[in-house]
Amino acid sequence: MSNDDFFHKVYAVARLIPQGRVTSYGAIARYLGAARSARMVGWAMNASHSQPEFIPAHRVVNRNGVLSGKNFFGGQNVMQELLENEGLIIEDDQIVNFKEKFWDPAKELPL
DNA sequence: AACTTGACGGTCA
DNA sequence: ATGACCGCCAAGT
Repeated sequence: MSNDDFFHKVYAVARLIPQGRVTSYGAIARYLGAARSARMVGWAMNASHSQPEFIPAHRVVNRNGVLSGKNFFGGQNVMQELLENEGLIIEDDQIVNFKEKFWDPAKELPL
């Protein structure tokens, strides 16, 4: 799998995350076969800014439901506001009821 | 070329 | 439950 393919797939999955739901970097990495580590998914998100299409990167958090990448959204509370606009509740940079809001591509997506 | 740094995650003490 | 450690791999220095 080439590097560009990996990026493309990460973006494709990210765009499939339903509004008001979230997933984790590791979940996406697993869905893609775990060929690449979760760090690479985060790295892809970092590059999602310069992507022509909009990537809902704010719906991707770490496995604890923490907004680990909020500093990459310009302001420090932009990511939180985006999520709250979708009906999610953030408390202390962490998603409340994360377990229920979690959306696992490997589980929710067709093969 | 070598070393450090992460939008991470699983394991173990 | 908390924290240290380690594997991961591209980028930056």
